[in-house]
Amino acid sequence: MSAADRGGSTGQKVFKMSDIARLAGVSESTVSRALSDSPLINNKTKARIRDIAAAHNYTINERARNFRLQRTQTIATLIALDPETGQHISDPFFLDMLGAIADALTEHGYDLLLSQVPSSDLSWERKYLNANRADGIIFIGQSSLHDEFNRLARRGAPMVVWGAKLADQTYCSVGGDNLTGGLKAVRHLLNLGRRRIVFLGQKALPEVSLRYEGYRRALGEAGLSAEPELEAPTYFVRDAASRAVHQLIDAGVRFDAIFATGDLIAMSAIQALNERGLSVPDAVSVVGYDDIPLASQYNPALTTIRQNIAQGGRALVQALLDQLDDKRPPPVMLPTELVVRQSCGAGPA
Amino acid sequence: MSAADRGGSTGQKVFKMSDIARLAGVSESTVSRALSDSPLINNKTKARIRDIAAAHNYTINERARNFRLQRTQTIATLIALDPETGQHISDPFFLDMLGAIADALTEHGYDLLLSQVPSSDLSWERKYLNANRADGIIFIGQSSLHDEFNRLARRGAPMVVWGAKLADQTYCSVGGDNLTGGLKAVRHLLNLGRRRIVFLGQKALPEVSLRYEGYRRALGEAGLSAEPELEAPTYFVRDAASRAVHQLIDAGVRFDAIFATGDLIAMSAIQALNERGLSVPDAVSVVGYDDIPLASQYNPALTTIRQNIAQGGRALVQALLDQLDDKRPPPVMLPTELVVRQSCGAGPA
DNA sequence: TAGCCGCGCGCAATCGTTTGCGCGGATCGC
DNA sequence: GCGATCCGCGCAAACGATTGCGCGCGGCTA
Repeated sequence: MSAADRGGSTGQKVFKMSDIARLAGVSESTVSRALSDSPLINNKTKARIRDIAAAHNYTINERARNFRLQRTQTIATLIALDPETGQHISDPFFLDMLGAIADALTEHGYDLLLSQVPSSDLSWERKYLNANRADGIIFIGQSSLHDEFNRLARRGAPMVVWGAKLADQTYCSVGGDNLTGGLKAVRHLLNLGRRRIVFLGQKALPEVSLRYEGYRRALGEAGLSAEPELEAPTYFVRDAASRAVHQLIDAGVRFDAIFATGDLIAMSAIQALNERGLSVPDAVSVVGYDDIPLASQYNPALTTIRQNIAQGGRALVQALLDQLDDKRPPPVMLPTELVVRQSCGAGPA
Repeated sequence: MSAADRGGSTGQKVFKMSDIARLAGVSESTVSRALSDSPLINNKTKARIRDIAAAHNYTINERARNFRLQRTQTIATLIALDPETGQHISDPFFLDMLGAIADALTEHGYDLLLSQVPSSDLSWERKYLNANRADGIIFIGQSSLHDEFNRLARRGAPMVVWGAKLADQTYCSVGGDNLTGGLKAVRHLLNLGRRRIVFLGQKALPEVSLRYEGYRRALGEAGLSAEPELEAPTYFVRDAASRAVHQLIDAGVRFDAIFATGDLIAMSAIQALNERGLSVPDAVSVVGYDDIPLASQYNPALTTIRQNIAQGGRALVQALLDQLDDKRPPPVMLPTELVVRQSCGAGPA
């Protein structure tokens, strides 16, 4: 749409402030001040100008306004793609999270600029902040970018990351409380009388490693310790969980429960157990993680750990806006909640 | 971030064009022309200016540029929320679609402005086009907005909608070829020897209604006709599919296959069948729709209809950009593909 | 040597809005 | 009745880029 087309394409002239000024018989300054409710303008004048603006369906040109004010009122949300596959990090709730972020930003008068970025392209600061496209950045997908995030944060770029809170972290992150999540899941299994609990997940991932720590502590509370043979490293990929469970059984490892660090691999695990004649939850209790929409409809319905995604979105936005106000917000960990369903049963008879 | 903070927050001055001009000993005009490779500038001058710009990590201020050029280079992508629940329309692939749109827009030099909008708020034109936030709008989620879309399109607003192509449609839509999808699914079941095929889905939804038309035609090709008792209206909500299947069985309806208009309800249906002692695919063949990630990992793995989401995103963007070029692109229907897996088996023995 | 042409570059206006400053008139106090 | 005050509003300069027009200078032809 070229300049001449603006509004032309919709068949109606788009008014600018000077048009309103002319119609009201005042200067642009007065219109500007009237519309922003400045005390410098007489109330009657304000009312008149507002009426005229409303009558002509006037909408302020946000881009011009933001340009003059030297701000963008825009936050870039960058979704990191997995360097190998080029796929999204497979968190099942990204769309909900995006929605929550969008709502929170709208609430604060910000726009959301969305982009998918391969982890290999690190020129975010140039492209979004220096190019004045956005005032700050929300990263979704921590993956292997920890060091790069640290660098960027040290240079003072306003940013926040959805992910785990790591040890040597200079940037602000918001994420679930993975440690407590693991703790709650495993405590629940222990309360049911389970004693030999498989940890199904890939500890190399920051978030999973924290869930493992929760697993370890819960066992410790019950006077047990984590046994290496009960660890089944599994990425969140197709079939891997199933294979891992088969291997455990083939190796003759005894176990009466599985803590799966994701709902999808929990489901794969349940299938694998069924294939080997082990029923869930009678023979083996299973707990998942994330509470994806399908979890409650699965058979058996999945006991799982739920994170409050809407709250996460709001927290991300709040943390970022705080930084724009020159505050230094601390990392946020969102409460996690155990959702009890059939897949862990009432414990062994 | 206030004006003074720009770059200040990252501890380094952000150069503007006048800085580069001063450093190079030329005017801003020359810098502008050099960076945009104008033939008016001597090649040596160009090279020198570019070197200086690169050396100082200069990035053009996109907002200022777009402002001067009277364009936004931004497309608004609006996700409609369900009017009742306030939830997303439950298409499982929205995130992938968004990613595809983002990529396609980036490829064309456009930014993506994302917003969630309740179906009750219809002031899109004001908020996005008139406010000069975006040059055009991509709507995701057709739901009940058909009439409103028609109105907007008639006023010439550049827009495109992800959804079905409906009869009295003045706007441009892009969507899967639901009729052919239904046709392929049901033809496959018929080829397996199935004859009494349940249609599981809610025909009131535009897309589902087209899948039903495909169902009807495929039956017609085989000399059969659609029987009312084999229709099980089901929204894409929890448990509804399961209930519907139980009701069919309770009512004594005979059937040997189910065409489910979504993978999730296909899975619910399979569970319900299992609960009643009917095995899939031995007793009943099931075909789903969408090929969600879980479909291939389900037990039994789901035969389903796949749509090329990446292609859909590109088509949406292309259709919109065509409109910005004053073209009137026709609605697009994407090819659908049958993915054969275990859940429909090899037919009755 | 004079006239012309064209290359390479600078001047200044412009996009739509905000805001510091100044100015005219009404009001108030004494 | 006169100076000080204040209210309400307009003037004009910004924000950072683009671009039509004009100008000077060097090389060419006649």
